[in-house]
Amino acid sequence: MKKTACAACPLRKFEIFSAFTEEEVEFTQSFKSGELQVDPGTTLMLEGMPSPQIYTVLDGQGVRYKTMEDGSRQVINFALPGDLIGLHAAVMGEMSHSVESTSAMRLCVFNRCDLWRLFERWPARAYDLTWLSAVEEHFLGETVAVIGRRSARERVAWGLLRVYSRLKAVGQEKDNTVPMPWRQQDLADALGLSLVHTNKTLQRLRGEGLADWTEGRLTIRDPAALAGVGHFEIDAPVRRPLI
Amino acid sequence: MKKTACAACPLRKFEIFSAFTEEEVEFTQSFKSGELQVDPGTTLMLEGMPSPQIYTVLDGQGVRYKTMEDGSRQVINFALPGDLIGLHAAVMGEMSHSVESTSAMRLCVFNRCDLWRLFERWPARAYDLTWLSAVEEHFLGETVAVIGRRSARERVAWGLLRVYSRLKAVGQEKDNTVPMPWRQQDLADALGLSLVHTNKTLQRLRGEGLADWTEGRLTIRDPAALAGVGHFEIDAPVRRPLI
DNA sequence: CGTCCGCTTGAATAGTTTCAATTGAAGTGG
DNA sequence: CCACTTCAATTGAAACTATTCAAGCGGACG
Repeated sequence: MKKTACAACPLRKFEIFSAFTEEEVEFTQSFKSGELQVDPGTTLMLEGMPSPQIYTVLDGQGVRYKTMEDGSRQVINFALPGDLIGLHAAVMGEMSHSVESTSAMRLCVFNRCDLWRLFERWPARAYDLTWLSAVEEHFLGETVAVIGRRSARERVAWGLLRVYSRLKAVGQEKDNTVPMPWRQQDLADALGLSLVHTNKTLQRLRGEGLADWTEGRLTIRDPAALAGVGHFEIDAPVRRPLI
Repeated sequence: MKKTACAACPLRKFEIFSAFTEEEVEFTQSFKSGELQVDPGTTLMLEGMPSPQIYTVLDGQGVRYKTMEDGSRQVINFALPGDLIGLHAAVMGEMSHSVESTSAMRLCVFNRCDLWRLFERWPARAYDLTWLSAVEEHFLGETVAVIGRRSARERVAWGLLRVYSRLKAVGQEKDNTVPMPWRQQDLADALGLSLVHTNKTLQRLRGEGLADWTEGRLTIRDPAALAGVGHFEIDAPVRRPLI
């Protein structure tokens, strides 16, 4: 992402994400209310429900999804380290989707009530929050474009690539491999595809040596080659934990 | 949307969107830098570009879209009165999509640099901004679910209904009719459908008396009946102009 | 040992896209 | 004032992509 700053105003500072000052650290310590450890398969948030708490993901992975009347599911996106969970409920009063852990997760817990305190006392952190929300919006826009206009092959390539590059950005990559603890059904639900077709597409990509997702681990030897499937950019803006 | 408030903290105030105090009005006047009037077909923001300005839509309609390498287009959503344009560029440094007016539009203009001033001086307005961003995220999530999991008929019904209810919420509805100054291609691009199929689906809905979109005007006699096509809710949270 | 769950496979079906061509309205220039 | 162009909406038919249905396989677990 190119950086374009307004030289005269402090906005520039926040594009670079300055380190925390001592004073800030002290305050944010008081803001953080605890840590939470959950098992795989735990429902963290439920669509339509309020939530007294907000989490940031410190470790582990999950899915955000909406359930349709007919029982089918649409995965909105994946919850990875650095993500914020529950901002919707905090800001709008209720969650617009459910969130479930798919691996063991470690979460940083905030009280919703403290959110206002943050806005009042730490405009810089409030700004970070808005930034995070804007980045999320950016990704969702991309998702809409991919699901709306891409072929199955391109969608799968994009989905794998996005998971890979986001996890790589938070240091989870090793030997071109990242942990990807989901079922093929989860990916299918994320891409708006059927399970069967997703399976066949994954196999084709695997056969071509572009991406190998087996046993909960995704290996991409040549990300650029996989990106070539749909001329994708490999530029996942990193989401950084709020505190 | 159900309201759930945290009784002990001032957050509740912002769920209801309190009226502006005199002091606030005075400040926001200084924040607002002008008004802009544009013709139909004007490109307001370009994907990948920074923008020194942020707009809120006071009047008129536009589309936000992404262009793919092959020249096809995905409309991310529509820009209606109350919407914020350019927050992405302001917060992230560049736009993630383009924005174009499809009717004459009147816009309220802010300088990007002032954004920081707002966060620092008016936490309540900064909070509004985050709220707006969260609402946008909410809608995009819904869009993902619709495009990913719904049939063409349901998508079209949903698209029409959403435009209708959002415009109704801002007082643009009269005799069950709202202005909808787009081409069928725009709707097709928004729903991830081909033009031909969108056309045929629109005709079917028209024939069934569920929705009539002709000559830039959309008439829905019985919104509930149209919503029945896909068991949709008719609950568009209203976006309110920031200032 | 039997059951459950996720992955895999093949075949039939259906929904949607693509291609190709027509119409009508609106705008342009001679 | 009339060809000529352009653009959006419309229509029919063919081609294709992705879904659905149905069944089998292997590992994990009680």
